[in-house]
Amino acid sequence: MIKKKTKITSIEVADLAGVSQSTVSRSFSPSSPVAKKTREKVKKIADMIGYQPNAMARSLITQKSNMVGIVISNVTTNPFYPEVLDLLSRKFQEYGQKVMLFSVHRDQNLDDILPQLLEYQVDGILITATTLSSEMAFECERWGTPVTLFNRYIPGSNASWFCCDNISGGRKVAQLFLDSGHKRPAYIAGVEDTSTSIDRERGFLQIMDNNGLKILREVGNYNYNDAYSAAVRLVDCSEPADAIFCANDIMAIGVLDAVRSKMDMKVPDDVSIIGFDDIPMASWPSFNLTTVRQPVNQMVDGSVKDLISRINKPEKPPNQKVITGELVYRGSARIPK
Amino acid sequence: MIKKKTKITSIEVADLAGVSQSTVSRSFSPSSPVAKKTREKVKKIADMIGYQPNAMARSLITQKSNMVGIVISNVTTNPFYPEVLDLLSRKFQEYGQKVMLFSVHRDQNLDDILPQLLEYQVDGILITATTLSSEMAFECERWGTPVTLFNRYIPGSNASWFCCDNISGGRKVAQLFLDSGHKRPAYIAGVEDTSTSIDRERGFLQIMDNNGLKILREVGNYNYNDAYSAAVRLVDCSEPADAIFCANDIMAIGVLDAVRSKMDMKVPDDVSIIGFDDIPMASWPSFNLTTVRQPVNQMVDGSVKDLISRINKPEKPPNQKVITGELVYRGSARIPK
DNA sequence: TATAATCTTGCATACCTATGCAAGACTAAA
DNA sequence: TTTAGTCTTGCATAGGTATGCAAGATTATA
Repeated sequence: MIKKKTKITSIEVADLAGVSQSTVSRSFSPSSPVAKKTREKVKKIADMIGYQPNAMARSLITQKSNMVGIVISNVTTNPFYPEVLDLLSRKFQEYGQKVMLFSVHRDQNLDDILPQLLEYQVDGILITATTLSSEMAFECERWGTPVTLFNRYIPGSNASWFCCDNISGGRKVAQLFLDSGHKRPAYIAGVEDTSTSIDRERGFLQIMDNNGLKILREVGNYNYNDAYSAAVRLVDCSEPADAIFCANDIMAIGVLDAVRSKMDMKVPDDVSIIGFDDIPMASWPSFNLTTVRQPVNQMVDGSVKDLISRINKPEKPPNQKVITGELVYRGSARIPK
Repeated sequence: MIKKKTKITSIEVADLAGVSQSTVSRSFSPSSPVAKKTREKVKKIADMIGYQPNAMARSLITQKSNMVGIVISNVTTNPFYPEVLDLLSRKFQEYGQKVMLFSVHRDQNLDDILPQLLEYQVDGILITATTLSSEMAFECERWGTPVTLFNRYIPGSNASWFCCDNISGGRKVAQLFLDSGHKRPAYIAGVEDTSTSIDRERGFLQIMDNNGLKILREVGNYNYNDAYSAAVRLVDCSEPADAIFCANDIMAIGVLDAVRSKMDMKVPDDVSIIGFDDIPMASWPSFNLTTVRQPVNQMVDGSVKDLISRINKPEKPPNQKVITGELVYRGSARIPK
């Protein structure tokens, strides 16, 4: 087998084509002026000996890496995020940006991740399902690297963010529960200190408060098992909940399972259950889950476009948008009248 | 706000610290000889003005990017792959390798992806859930970039691969069906031309053949919906299947839903269902799916270690391993006796 | 104190490409 | 044929770091 110990450079192509290295370089840049014949010849030779420009060297010159960093967590625990990741990475691809991925634990500190991204000169950073410290936000700003948050926000910083309107989502759920005559609403929180869980609860609580209803409360940490046990507690007691709002779909599914299989109750006759996200599973016949749909496409579109545009025009101010999600009516919650 | 138009370089640190650029460079390389005091001073100043080495420039010199490419598909359609991705990316992290991610469609050609990876000088490439053309395999070889396949193989090439033993998995399922007295076995294939689906079928068929049983056959394309319809066809007929082996768990779940909700049959009394993968959902109470567990950890461990070691010693021959997966007995298939 | 041995440091260069500038080649117009 | 104008091309340099080599600084030994 042919083993090159050293990579093929533009200089070798130049020598073989009888042109200068500059011309080779220009041949690979569509907008640079090169005679058509020359370009063809160069390309042909490059192809023949397997030459490709070295993106590292190019980045060094152009001061653009054409890489963005994506930091994500919960990829395995919430099916919502694989979808987000897939959409994001495809979208960045369309814009010619490569993706450097960091999959982190929810509670993992980003303080050792971001420096790695900055070291690699990523043009921008997109953070999903985690938040970053204000020191790190400052660090990115100092480097002039734009940061966009997906489904999180940091009030003080000048990062962009694109969130689902969690508060209004919570309100909608509460309203539906009220309209269909429920009397003992419950909320199962996700991870306590996440803005998503807090905001969904806030909206839910607001409406319930306005209507003089107290809510039961449990914590499900955004996972199936914790929600499963929480459901048992909510339902297996003297005054059981008749309507349970879960901060995400996976928990809602856990609750469904618990309520139906373990407690042998009927949904939605005995208890209504509503989730949040609208993951693909929510529409499966066995769950048929009523839920608040996150406007994923808009959020992905918005955040990618935002980051790209701020990469191109660093002086652009950050975007901070909240996008409304709609309630998807399925079979797990009673419908008014 | 402080806006640097130009990045901070080691030279600036050197000037401020009153040392040479070399010394700054060495201060950031733990193994290089620098006086302790000097190193501390340099680090302090670097910290103060926000200097970090430029990985691009470093890669140019060292001929190592410390980046690996991961190509993956099915991230959204099969919960098995988000887990794989998460584990892989974490493992590479441990070894100090950054991950450049490409999420592709199953039928998407890698011919335009791999050049991008090579352009960025990735030290190695890991491909999951897709296969690559032999031209591309050759291209990588020519570049001296090692390639490892996860759950795919290419007989002719000198890529490494780590697969679950799909054939033996199929055999085990067949044997269980036989042992528990099933007479009309069926197979629901994944995507027809994937080695995983082909091999699982082959093993299954072998045993059934040896025992003189014919199998019914449908195609589910590795997704919930197609499997759902396939199940209906298999069961809603004059001679319905009494045992269905699905090429992955998601399809098995679709079959479960179809059989139970739509056809109103009992599992496993009327029909046994077995999947493949053992995704987290398989153990949920509502599914309780008997399945063949893919030895994910071993496969991830093996493939990452393989790639790393071939990055470090390019002359190393490729590893090609098939790892046995065990049958996990749950409630969706009858048990012998 | 002198000498050898070990530490530290700086100099110079290499890694590979993109691009401003100016010169050369070519075309069109007169 | 001459001249002005447009295309193409090459030269030289920059981008930021790592590292071999040799010199200078420091320590240990006698």
